[in-house]
Amino acid sequence: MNRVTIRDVANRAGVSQSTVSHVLNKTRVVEEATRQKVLNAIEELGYRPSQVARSLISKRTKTAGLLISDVSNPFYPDVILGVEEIAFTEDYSIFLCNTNYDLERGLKLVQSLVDKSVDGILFMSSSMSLQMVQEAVENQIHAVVLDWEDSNLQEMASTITINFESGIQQAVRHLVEGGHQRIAHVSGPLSLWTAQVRKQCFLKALEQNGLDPQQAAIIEGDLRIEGGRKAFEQLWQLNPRPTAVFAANDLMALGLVWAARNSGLELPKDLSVVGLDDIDLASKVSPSLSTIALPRREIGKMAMQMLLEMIRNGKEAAKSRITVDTTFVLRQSTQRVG
Amino acid sequence: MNRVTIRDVANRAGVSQSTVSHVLNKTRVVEEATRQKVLNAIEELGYRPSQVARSLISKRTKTAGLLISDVSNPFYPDVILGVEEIAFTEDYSIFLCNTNYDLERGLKLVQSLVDKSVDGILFMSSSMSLQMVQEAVENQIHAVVLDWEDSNLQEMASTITINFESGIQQAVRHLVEGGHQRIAHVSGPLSLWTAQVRKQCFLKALEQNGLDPQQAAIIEGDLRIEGGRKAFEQLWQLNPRPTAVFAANDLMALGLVWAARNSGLELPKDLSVVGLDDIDLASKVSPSLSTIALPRREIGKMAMQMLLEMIRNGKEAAKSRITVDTTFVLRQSTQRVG
DNA sequence: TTGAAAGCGCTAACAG
DNA sequence: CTGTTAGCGCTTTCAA
Repeated sequence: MNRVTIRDVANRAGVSQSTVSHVLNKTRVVEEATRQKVLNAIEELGYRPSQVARSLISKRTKTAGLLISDVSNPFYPDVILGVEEIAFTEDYSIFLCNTNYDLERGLKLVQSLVDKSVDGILFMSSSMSLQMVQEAVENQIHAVVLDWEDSNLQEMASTITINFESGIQQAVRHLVEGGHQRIAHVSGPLSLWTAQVRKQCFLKALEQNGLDPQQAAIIEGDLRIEGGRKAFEQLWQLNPRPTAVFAANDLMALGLVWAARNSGLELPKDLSVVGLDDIDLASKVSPSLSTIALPRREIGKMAMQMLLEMIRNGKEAAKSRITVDTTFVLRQSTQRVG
Repeated sequence: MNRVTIRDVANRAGVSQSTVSHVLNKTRVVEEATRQKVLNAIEELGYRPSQVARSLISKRTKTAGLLISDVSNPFYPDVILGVEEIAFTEDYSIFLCNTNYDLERGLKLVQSLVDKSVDGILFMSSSMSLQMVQEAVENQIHAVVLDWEDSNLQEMASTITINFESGIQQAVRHLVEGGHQRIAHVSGPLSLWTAQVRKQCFLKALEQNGLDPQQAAIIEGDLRIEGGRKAFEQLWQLNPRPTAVFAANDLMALGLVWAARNSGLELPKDLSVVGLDDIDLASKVSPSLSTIALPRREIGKMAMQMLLEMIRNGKEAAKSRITVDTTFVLRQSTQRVG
């Protein structure tokens, strides 16, 4: 009733453990007859090699950690699927960890992953600290970081940078060409690096399109539907009112849309709204949401590929840098002003 | 530059490995002075015990697998958060596995988890097979199964059963009392156990409320938004048309709502819609969705608690059974007929 | 109060 | 072509 070990197999087949091991790993030539005996013994006993024992020797666990902010943010599921798609092909398993936007919790999760000797960690939480990455790297664990930058990061991890500028630029141009002069922004929590970046890109885009960034209303939201709702309340009290809003993510954009409609507005006639992420829902709701798309599933796939690459290359692995572009997707939530 | 081992600590502190081990695990009394020497050495070397080596001896990995259908189904995120909430307190890490509703893939994932010696597996994919659970249990891995039944399951796993009857009953009564006589059902794929159960509960509820189950239109959907859309097209061609629809999950209900609105209907005036799951979105969209709620996060927490309990009790652990109730939540997508 | 040594299940020299 | 043996990093008897 106890675990079947390689020893049991060896005994049963009447060979040595090393022979069994070599049959298993095809790591040296074994006479066909012997091989068959071993294979039979394995079959009969239902033997399964212990990955734990293997890991102790090989220093590889075939596991990776995926650190995200919060699974219930619809940005993540597609990323996760992308990661898993690649992981599955290499028999890697993924530890999912939600930081809940909490730096301290994030660090604890990383430490736990380190203790479990994951082969690598994908840092995709928007609450990031250098310490987390250090914790991993110091313990010889490879790291891939999404959408975060730090001058010290370069030598430690591979990175995927999202080029928000392209998509935001397109969105703002679209609005301005549609006659919008007062475009507000609902940002994410400005303590987050990514929220800062999106905001800066937005301001820059305004400027490039002939509007005064100083005049733009900026409201800080929480990246959730509720934040969009609240932002609408505030926006609607402004004087003059904005005719268009760019929300830092789709959830807030949707919150805004629904709050606006509850207040009796007709969208997009009375207000144009642009989101960011292009979550599934964006194309499904009505009016469908104009948004800035980024290839979430691809990001997941690339991240896992980069990680596997680093794992394959071992300690000396070169750190790679990838930038992904964003693009504006025109749907029904925006229209010409007036 | 290599991993710091317990040996290094022992040498540095001038004691034996076993002393270090005992200090670490408080597993026997150590003189305070010695203890300090050890603690200092650990500190100085930055020693972290290898969980892998520990696991090899203890037969525990402090990891569990969570098998779900598809993270992008909004039913799951809250469940995951519940699972993680409990897991985190005990330093357990969770392998997230998406079956993509594919039995074969599901089995492979389970095998991979078995090979990695997880301490337990939470089966929460709606595509289930007895074989998956067997695979785990035969390898001494504890199992908790959500919303699935099989006569052979009883002795193998703990189970959480969802009592759909209560909520569906309430929903149907609400509709019937509102004057609805023709209530259609958009089911999940009828190959899924849970889809069958929901459908049966619905038919039973019709009967108990004086309607003829034979007359009810049943349309098979895919549990996704798109399925709801398509179902609407079909429903609208029926003659006579239904005045209300009960969709097997919220995603399809939303798809239905949006498709109906695109076709120029006013909801809930022209059609009442009830969903199931009470996903976050249900209360946020407009009109907000009447639905049948189930405590997703609680389910996640309970499942993980049951698993930990089984792990603590070892091989002989009793299998527990829990049933959770569902309740109808009245919102804006339903109203009296006419 | 502490240390020596065996062994968890496996891989990988080293010998034959 | 195959077996013996020494570990991987830790826990845990058994002795002292």
